[in-house]
Order: sequence, then structure tokens, then C-alpha cells
Amino acid sequence: MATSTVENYLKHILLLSEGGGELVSMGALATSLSVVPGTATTMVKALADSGHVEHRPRQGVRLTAEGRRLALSVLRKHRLVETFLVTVLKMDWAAVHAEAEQLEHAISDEVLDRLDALLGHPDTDPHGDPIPSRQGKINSQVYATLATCAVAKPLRLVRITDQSAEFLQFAEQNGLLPGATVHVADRNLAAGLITLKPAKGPALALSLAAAGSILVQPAR
Amino acid sequence: MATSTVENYLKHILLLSEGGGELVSMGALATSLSVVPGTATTMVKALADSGHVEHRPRQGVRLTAEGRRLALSVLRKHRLVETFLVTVLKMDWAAVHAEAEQLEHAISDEVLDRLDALLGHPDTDPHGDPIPSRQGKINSQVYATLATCAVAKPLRLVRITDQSAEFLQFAEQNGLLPGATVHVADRNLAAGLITLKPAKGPALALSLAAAGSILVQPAR
DNA sequence: GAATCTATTTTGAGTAGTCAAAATAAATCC
DNA sequence: GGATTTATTTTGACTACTCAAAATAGATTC
Ligand SMILES: [Mn+2]
Ligand SMILES: [Mn+2]
Ligand SMILES: [Mn+2]
Ligand SMILES: [Mn+2]
Repeated sequence: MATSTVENYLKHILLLSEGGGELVSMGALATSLSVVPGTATTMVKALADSGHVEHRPRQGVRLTAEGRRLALSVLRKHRLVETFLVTVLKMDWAAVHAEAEQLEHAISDEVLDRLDALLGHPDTDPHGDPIPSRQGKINSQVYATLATCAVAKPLRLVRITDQSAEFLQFAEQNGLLPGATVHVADRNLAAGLITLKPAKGPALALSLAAAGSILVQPAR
Repeated sequence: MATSTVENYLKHILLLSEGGGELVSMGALATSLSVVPGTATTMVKALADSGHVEHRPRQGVRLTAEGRRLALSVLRKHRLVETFLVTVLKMDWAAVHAEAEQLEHAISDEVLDRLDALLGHPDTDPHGDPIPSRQGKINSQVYATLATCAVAKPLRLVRITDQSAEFLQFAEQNGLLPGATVHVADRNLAAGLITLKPAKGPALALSLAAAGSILVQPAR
């Protein structure tokens, strides 16, 4: 059995590599896992020995097929657990990430399957993050963000990629949940902000950085 | 935070000490945890340094108030998780022990409270094991077993103390679930077995050893 | 009151993961 | 092309377990 440390390394490599393909630098991986770079190097070499990753010294890491399989299974657990915590236990969507970070390592495949069925086989979690299928398929569709989308067109909010509790709380307060309908009233590159008009509720201003972590698609 | 190893040691000490009071021998503890005796000694000394237990060299261990508090909280998580797995996810009651053994270390107090509410604040788990309250109170009532109870009197089945998957499967197959009504038709000390008559279903024979792991109380 | 048996403890060593700090390689600057 | 900056790797050390095997303390037997 893979330890939870191994599972975390693989999941972070997957998330940092745009789906598993690109090389991930030791620095980025170390930062993402909150360890020092030397630790990441040491662990990645062990992961390479066990066949979970390919390590190109001085260049980065990449998942092997087996590593990717395991990483996707951890990600599936993480996101199904988040969904359960929000939809069944009615927990705050800003709090569930920390919980799922632990539970993803403690849940068996058997429990996961039953959770999946109980939830009606959802394909996204409460944040709009795609849930990998049992077979390891994951929706990798590329969406526009509020920083890059068309102005003055109706949009459906798809996903919030900034997982920080503060941002999620802010988003919820302003009705910015996946499924909500909005449009960008104005985008001012010079000032570095956009004005957003939700279908319901008052207009609000967002920095381009914040806008960039909200994914949308054309509505209707 | 206590590691899951520490949590397991404390929980096993609690379970082996009839509620936390009596001294538990290193041998019994080591067997219960599936480690060699030297390992148990080493860990118990560390646990004593951190104030979770009192170690009487050559005699045994006992929980401190703090150790007991922590052990009860782990036990509460274990049993509420088992209850959730059986009543919500409809899992086999013989399989949930292994699952809960992991999940008990990954569940936060916040999630636990919500699980408890979802389940309607149960006071026993699917096996009839008492669930400690949030405050650490636990029903320590002493029950008769099918090996010691009155013969030919109506009985209500209270609890199955043998947690092995085989025995639980056997019990379920024969309708021996907590709440079931039975009576002991005959007890033959010489042959070492009893004949049990469930309210519904055919009579069946049980060894005294097996009978001793089924707790009952007078029905009606 | 020794000799023996049994449970416990100690010792030495190994695995998994981590950090601090020094060494090294690669990229960038002049 | 040589010096400097930056990222990565290596080294040495530490924590939290764990086991095998030797040492020891008690209890039991003769
Ligand atoms: Mn995690
Ligand atoms: Mn999510
Ligand atoms: Mn456990
Ligand atoms: Mn139980």
C-alpha cells in the first residue's frame, strides 16, 4: 500500500503538471507540498525507484502510467469526499478541502463506490473541479476565465480554481457558485480589474488575478 | 496532534482495561496491536513521557485522565463511523470494522458532530457496542451472555463482542442481530454447547465460547 | 535456596520521512 | 569566456516507529 505521503506527492505532481504530462520542477513541487526542496528531491528519487514517476535530474518529475493511475484515484477520493461533506453533511464549502486532505487517504475503494452511488455519480465537486471516473478518465476541457472571456455576454460560472478558504468564502457571499449566471459589465486592463454583474445581486469589482481563478462558459 | 499509532495504542489500552482502570500487561497490549512486546514497551514509555499513560514497569500500563479522554474520542469516532457505514452506506456489518480502523484517525470533530446528528445521536453501533458521548461518558452496564444467562426465559440480544468477520457473518446469517428476541432452549455444560431458539427462524447450536460473546438482557 | 521458566525490558539496527546547510550544476549577466 | 545568481542535489542529523535478539527481573519448581 502507498503511504499517505506517497499519495500526496503523486496527487500534487498530477495537479502541477496540467494533467500528468509536463515536467514538474522540484521547487514547485516542494512549495506545493510545504517541504524544503531537498526533501522533494529525496522523495522523488524514491518514487522513481518504485516506478511511480520518472525523474529527470535537474529538470523535473513526471508521472508514469502507474503513478498517474494512483494519483487520479486519490483525486477522485478527494473530490467525492468534498462533495459528500457539502451535499450530505452540509459543511461549508471553504472548510471541506482540509477535511478531504486527510480522508482521501483513509477511504477504501469499496466505501468510495458507495459514496459515489449515494451522491448520484456526480462529475464535478462543489467547487466545479472535475471528478475522475472510476476508470481514471477526467474532463480536461479548457474554459475561459472572467479575466479572458467575452465582455457583456451571458456566462455560466463553471469552476473556482482558487481553493483558499478566504476566496471561497468571498465567492459564496457574493453568489459566485458554479452554475450561477453572470456577465462581465466592464474590463479595465489599466486599472487591473473587472466589473461583474451577477444575474441576481448587485454588481461587484474583482481584480484580474481574482477574476482569473473563476472559470466560465457561454450561457444558454 | 496525536499520530494514528498513538491513537491506536490508547484505544487498545482502553479496550483491554475494562474501561480504563485496570493495568494492562505488555504482552496483552502487544498481541492486541500485532507488534512484538519490545515495541509495546518502547511506545508505552514514550506515551508515559507525553502524559497519556502511567507505566508500572514489569506490571503494566494504565491510562491517565488525558489518555482516557483521547482514547474515548477515538472509540467514539470508530463506532459512529461503523454506524454510518452500515445505516447510510448499507455496508456489510462484518466489513465495517476494518474501514473504521482507518477512518477513526482521519475524521475531524466537526465532521464527527455532523455525522452524529445525521444518524440521530445513536448510543450503540451496529454490533451493539456503546458509543461514548461527546463528553466521554460511556455505558458500562454489565450484561449476561448466552453462556451465563437464565435458561428458557425470553431474552433480547444486546451486543456481539466477537468482532471477527467470520463470526459476524455467521451471526447475521442466523438472525442474531442486536434487538432480536431469543431464548436458550438448553445448556449442556458437559458437551460445552447451548441450543438457541430465536423468535423467528430455526433452533441452532452454539459452543459455549461462541455463546459467551453474545450479550443479552431479559426481554419484555 | 538454587535452578528454571516466563514476561518484560534493553540494545542495536532498519525504514520512512523530514530539515539545515554545504556542494554542485545550469542559466544569466557582463 | 568568466563571474554571479538560482535551482537542485547531496550530506549529515533527527523523529517516529518497528523488529530480532540478548539481558534481566520475577515467579515457579524442585
Ligand atoms: Mn492528502
Ligand atoms: Mn474541490
Ligand atoms: Mn485505528
Ligand atoms: Mn463495533
